[in-house]
Amino acid sequence: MNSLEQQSWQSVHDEVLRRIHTRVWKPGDLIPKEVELAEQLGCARATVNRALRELASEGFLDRRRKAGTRVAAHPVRRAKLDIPVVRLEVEGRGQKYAYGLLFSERRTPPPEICANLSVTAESDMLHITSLHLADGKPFMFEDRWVSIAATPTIVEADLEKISANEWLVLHAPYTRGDIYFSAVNATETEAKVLRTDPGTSLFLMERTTWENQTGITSARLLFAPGYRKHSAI
Amino acid sequence: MNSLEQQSWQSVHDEVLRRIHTRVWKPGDLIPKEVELAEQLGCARATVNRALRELASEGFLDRRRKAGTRVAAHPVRRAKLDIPVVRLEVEGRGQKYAYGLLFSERRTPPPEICANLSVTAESDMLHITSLHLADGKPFMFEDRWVSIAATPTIVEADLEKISANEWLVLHAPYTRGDIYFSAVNATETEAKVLRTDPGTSLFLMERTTWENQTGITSARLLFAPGYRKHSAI
DNA sequence: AGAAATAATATGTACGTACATATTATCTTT
DNA sequence: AAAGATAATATGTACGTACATATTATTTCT
Repeated sequence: MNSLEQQSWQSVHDEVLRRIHTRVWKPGDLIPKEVELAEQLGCARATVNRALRELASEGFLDRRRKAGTRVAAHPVRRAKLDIPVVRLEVEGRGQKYAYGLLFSERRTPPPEICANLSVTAESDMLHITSLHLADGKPFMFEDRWVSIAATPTIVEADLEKISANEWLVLHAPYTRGDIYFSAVNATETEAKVLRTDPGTSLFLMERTTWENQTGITSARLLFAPGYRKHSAI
Repeated sequence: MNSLEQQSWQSVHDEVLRRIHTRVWKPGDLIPKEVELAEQLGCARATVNRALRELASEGFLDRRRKAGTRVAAHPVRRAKLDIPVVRLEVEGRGQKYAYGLLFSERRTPPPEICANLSVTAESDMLHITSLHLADGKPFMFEDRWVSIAATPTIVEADLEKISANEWLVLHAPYTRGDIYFSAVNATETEAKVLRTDPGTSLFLMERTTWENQTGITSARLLFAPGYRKHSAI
């Protein structure tokens, strides 16, 4: 891996990763500076920079100006988690997607939603519950609150036809959001909707999205038994 | 946001994102090519390239050579999920971490582990179960299989002192891994270990890691009731 | 000795140029 | 008209240079 042919940033990336894996450079170690590495590998500093930047964002390296670049002491690996629209997730499994609106109501939010989205108890909001199906079987139960102030046009959306989930993705892009994953025992009602037994362990995803400081929507997504969320690292 | 002062790739990033959010460019739209954008915003193509590359990796844009750059039609948002060592996760919550090895045995793997790691049924493996505690209370129950062929030195590790979780992070870096999140009802034994009741809904994380084509370890991480995994988007 | 000012240094990024590569569009040929 | 060869084009990336910025090391001043 010495000089000669031109190096790509990918090859530099791989070579550095190899040295970390083979423990040539151990956790905590200071690695050579960009200029030295560039010389060593026979490429420009920009190329090394790109490779090291990538490795840092993947969690393998810690970089600081003047202090240099070190192998991460406690590699906090950053897994990538794709959050697609429910319909695409179902279709991606090769199953037939269907959706049904359970109910939709315009009203003021309960305390926990106010806290989630930092809105007042008198806010004008839309409360929607719906069921997403895969091959005719319940797949996910959605319980969602949408701020009408933040997305006024949602009152005109035909939520019988398009799910709030999908409508929001298309019409209310957000700048940031939080997701919480947890496990809960199915309540009487939840079990009925998802056609399972009360007490069954269910995978819960709670999502809140914001446009800058404005809370847009807060959703409670409850998956049918057996659901597994995959992530690669 | 027109010409004049020098633009940073961040400012280009933000401006493009603004145009997507304000729907100047709608999902599916073709946006101007790099050279045009660079001219429009008063910066070099490399700067625009960096910004658009970033936006594409965040899932906002789809880019293809010759075809150009489009606003993602179905924004598959990529959430970032930090996977720290358990100890750091507990300490990060301001709680006191403790760890106890339950048992450790060298033996051949059961079928499901063979399938997970693609190893033979005669493989030399280490089976470890342990309990991680936060403020003295059960936090996570770990059931792990480690391939001794892949990481021979683990037999010398003192797994009473350091958890397999942490030892592996320090001594057996992996190139890729899979994570599955799900929810399960606690079995009799699991409930006893985590000091809860059988049937309680528990958050389960199943992790398998690889070094190239070699399976290293497969772990079943079962969290105490109430656990929530956070992710930002 | 301790504080403040100053220098040194590794990474961060912007620019212009050049060429590579994937993909689409166009032109030939049969 | 279908198939195959060829040109056109937008993104991808490598390079060298220049300067910005954060942080550490050193020196100066009190």
